[in-house]
Amino acid sequence: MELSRPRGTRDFLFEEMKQRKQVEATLKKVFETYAYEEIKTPLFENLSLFTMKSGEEIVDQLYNFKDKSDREITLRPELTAPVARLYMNEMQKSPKPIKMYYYGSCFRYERPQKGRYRQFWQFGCEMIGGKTPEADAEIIAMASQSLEELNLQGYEIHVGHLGILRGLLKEADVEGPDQDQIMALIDKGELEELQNYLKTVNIDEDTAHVLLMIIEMKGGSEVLEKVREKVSDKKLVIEALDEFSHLIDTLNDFGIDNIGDHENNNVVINLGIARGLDYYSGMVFEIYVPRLGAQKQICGGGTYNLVEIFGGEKVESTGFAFGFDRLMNALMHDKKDEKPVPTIEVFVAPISDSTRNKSFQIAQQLRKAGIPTEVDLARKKFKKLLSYADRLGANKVILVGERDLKEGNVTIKNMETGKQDSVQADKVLEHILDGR
RNA sequence: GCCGGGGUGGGGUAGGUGGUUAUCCUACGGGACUGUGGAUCCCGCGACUCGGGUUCGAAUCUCGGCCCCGGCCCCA
Repeated sequence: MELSRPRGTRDFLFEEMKQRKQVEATLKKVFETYAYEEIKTPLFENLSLFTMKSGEEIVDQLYNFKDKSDREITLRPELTAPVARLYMNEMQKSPKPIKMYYYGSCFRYERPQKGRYRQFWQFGCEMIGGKTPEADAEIIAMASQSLEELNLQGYEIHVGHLGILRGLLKEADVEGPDQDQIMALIDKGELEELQNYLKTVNIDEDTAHVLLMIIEMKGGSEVLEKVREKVSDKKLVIEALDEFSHLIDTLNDFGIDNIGDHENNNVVINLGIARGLDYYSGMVFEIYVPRLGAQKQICGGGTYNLVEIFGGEKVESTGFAFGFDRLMNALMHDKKDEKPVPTIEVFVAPISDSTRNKSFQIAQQLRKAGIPTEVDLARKKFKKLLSYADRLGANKVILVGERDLKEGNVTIKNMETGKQDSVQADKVLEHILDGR
C-alpha cells in the first residue's frame, strides 16, 4: 500500500496541534513584547544560498531538485541563511537594529531519530545590526522569559564567548583552518582528540594548557576572573573578557541574576560552548534540558557576521532558534497525563426531525456570539446524540424537542452535573453566557 | 552511512517449538429502546508491513525491501 507517509515525516492530530499552537502563541507573544516582528520566507530557495554559506558538502543533507526550467532548488534546511538573504534583498538600509522572528518548517535528509525528523520546525529570531553586550543580554533574557512562560522545568542556559577562545588562539598565531578545526573539536567535546591535535599545531605549551583549562570552566562570574588572571598579557582575550563581563552585568539589569547558582537560576557561564559553525564570532549560547538525553539541546544561537559572507556591508547579527519539536518534547515530558481540552462548548441536539430548523437557528446564534458550538448534522437518533456530545467533550447540551418548543422552551443540560434547566428558546444565548 | 530491537483490525494487545474459524480490550456501526439508557446487554465490522524462499501447509522458520524505535556518524 503506497499510502504511507514519507520517511521522517509526521501527521499531527487534533490534540497535538492544540498543544503546538498554544506553545507557538506563547512564543509569539513573548517575542512581540520584546518588539520583534514576524517574517516569513519561502519554503524553498536557490541551492546556492546554502552552498555559499556551508560548502558543497551539505548537498547530501538537502532535499534539492531541479525545477522545470533547470534551476537548482532546495527545501530550506534552516532559517538563518534565508533571513540573511531577505535582509540583503530588501532591508539593508533600514534603521538598526532590526528585530525579526520566524516560525516555520525546515527539511534535512537525515536518518530520523527521536527528536530528529526530515521535516521539523524552528522558532527563532535575528537581531541584525545590534552587536553590543546589552543586545546579547536582552536576547538571553528573552529566551529565558520564553521558557518561563511556557513553564518548562529543568532547563539550563549555557552562555559562552568565542572571542575568548579565538582570541587566545590568535594571540598564539593559530588561525585559519587550524583554528576552525580546534573550535570544532571543542564543540564536539572531543577532549582527547583536541589534545592530540594541539600537539600537531605550532602552539606554545602555556597557551595550550590555558585553552584546555578554559573550556572546562563553568559557573558564575568568578569564572571570568579566574581566566583573566591567566591571560593578563593577551590583549584580544582581555577585550573579549571585558565584553563578556559587561554582558553578564547587564543580564542583571534584565532581571537575570545569581548566574551560575544552580539553586536560584538557570543561566550558567560555560566557556566550552563553541558552536560548530565558523561564522560565529562573539557571544554564543545553548539551552539544554538534561533529562532528554541525546536530544537535550532545545535551542542554540549567538553572534555572527553571516551577511558579510554574502557580500553585503559588514553587519553583526545575533540570533537564536528553538528546535520546536524538541521543545514540545520537553514540555510534554512533564504533562503527559493532562486531560485534553475540548474544542466545543455547546452541542445542540434536535430530538426529532421537526426541530432541526430551530436547532440550526440556535446554533448559529451561539456561533455568532463566539461560542464554539456543534449541531447534529448526521441525523443521529436521539439516544446517540447524548453519547456523541459526551465524546466531543461538550459542556452543555441544548435539547430541542417538540414538547418544549410548544411552550417556547428548550432544555439545557449541564453535562458535568447532569442538571437540566428549561429555558425560553430565545433566551438561550443569555443563559449560556451566564453559566460560563 | 553503521550497529541493535521491532511491525498482528482505527488505537492497545494475545498467540510465535509451523497445522481447524487468529485472542482479548477499546473505538466504530446496528439493535434491545420513537424525550434523558452519557449506563447495560446483544449483534456486526475490521488485522498477521511488503516481496521472494523452505514446506503438503508460514502470523510463526529464512532472505531482502519499506517503515518505526534506540544508539553511533552527522547536525549548515
